Amino acid sequence: MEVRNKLYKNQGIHVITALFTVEEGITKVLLIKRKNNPFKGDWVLTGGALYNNEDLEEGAYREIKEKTGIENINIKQFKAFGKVNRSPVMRMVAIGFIGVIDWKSVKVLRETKNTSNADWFPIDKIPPLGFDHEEILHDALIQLQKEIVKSNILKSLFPDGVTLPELQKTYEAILNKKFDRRNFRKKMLNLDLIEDTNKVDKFEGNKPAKVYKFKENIKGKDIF
Amino acid sequence: MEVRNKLYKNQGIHVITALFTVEEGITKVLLIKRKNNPFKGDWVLTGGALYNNEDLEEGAYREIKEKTGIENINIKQFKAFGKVNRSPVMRMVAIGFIGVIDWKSVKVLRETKNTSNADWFPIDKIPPLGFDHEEILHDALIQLQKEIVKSNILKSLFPDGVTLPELQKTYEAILNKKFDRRNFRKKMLNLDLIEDTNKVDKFEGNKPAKVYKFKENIKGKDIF
DNA sequence: ACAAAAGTGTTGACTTTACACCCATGG
DNA sequence: CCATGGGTGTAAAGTCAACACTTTTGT
Repeated sequence: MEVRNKLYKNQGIHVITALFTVEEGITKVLLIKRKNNPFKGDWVLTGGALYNNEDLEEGAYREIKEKTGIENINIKQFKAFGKVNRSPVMRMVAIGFIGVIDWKSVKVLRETKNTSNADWFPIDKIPPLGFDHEEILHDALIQLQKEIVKSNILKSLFPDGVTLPELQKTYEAILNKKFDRRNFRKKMLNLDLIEDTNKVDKFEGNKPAKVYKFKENIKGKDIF
Repeated sequence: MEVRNKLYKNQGIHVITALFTVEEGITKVLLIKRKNNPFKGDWVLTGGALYNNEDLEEGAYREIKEKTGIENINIKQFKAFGKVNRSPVMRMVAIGFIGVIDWKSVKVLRETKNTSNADWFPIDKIPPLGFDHEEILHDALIQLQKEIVKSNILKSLFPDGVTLPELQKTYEAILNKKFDRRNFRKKMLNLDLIEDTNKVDKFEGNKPAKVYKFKENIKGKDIF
């Protein structure tokens, strides 16, 4: 259908993903530099316009792949952003996603026709962002903090499994808190997010540590 | 801007609210009957097209007021729905909200130019719905169940405060579970959602019960 | 005085927190 | 053999689930 009514003609949808990683105990987010107007030269989160022939998640995946070359990650929709003037060009509503990825597995951050650069930024050193992406990133980080205690969203950070000391350092980075080693272990195993493998690996010390992996299906715990 | 590219021209945004109430221990949702195509004659959730001059929440409020006459409620955005063919007319993405309202305070369910009827339906007796509103309602109910244990979303159900037996019956209706009276009381007061008033009121028995009210600002409890 | 619902407290099971010592390995 | 981080147990405090009797009021 061709829209005539000025009240709601010329609307569009953005799919925007805050892609996080944790590197050496530092939480980082992937930003790309815009090559075109609006916000030419500004850093923004990964994303762009949704196509008519794709579902929301598909669009987000496509944008991630187009702008960064990254494939095969899990993302989770968390909120829509729709302030009237969030885009200077036309009325756009953004559907926000979060995703987590192992920075070691990202080989290529592509130069594409829409982006001139892409890089990981520590979340406490974020440059000014275009559109309303500072707001989206802020909410995305809060959502990430909620997700990691009730889902396997961190699974993709550790494709080969993870040791508990390594996992603890990751949680401490994302939640910005320190934990007791013994209690963290008990809590993690109790949350039912991870399970033992028979492997061991070395993290920071010389003593090999047991390797765990995130479960496929998580059943959250209820308050009532 | 006028959109030319066929990949993303003619898109639009719906704002859809699942408006709940609890009446006599039965959880109900407000449905309206469509007067026009598409889905003429079908029941749907409250909502419609977002205008260019309003934020998402404003649009949801306007639709609620236009279609039902209801004003002054709290709503909360919970999820976006964007399957390619969710609207047969053109590409529409729906932003879903939930809201709760005291059925006693709804005097008029209006006949408007777009709706021929509106009524509360028990959630286990929902007729076939137009668009993807069955999916939206399903997710909305799950969200409502999560919200009531961590926010004051039920506040608007009880504008004059609520007794604990009444509140318990409400929780049991929404969560579809029974609770022990003493433990429910302890849990509720511990969740820090409600506070004592000095009033008493009668609910089902002859003995007056203490009246509580929902707090304005809720600080949720953390798992870590 | 009786019926009907409101209010209240305790115990045992479990969970959470705080805390300190030994272990395995590489150099 | 020593330095580094990995692994483990316990006791005290707090939380949660199960359970029964007394109180208030209307009729």
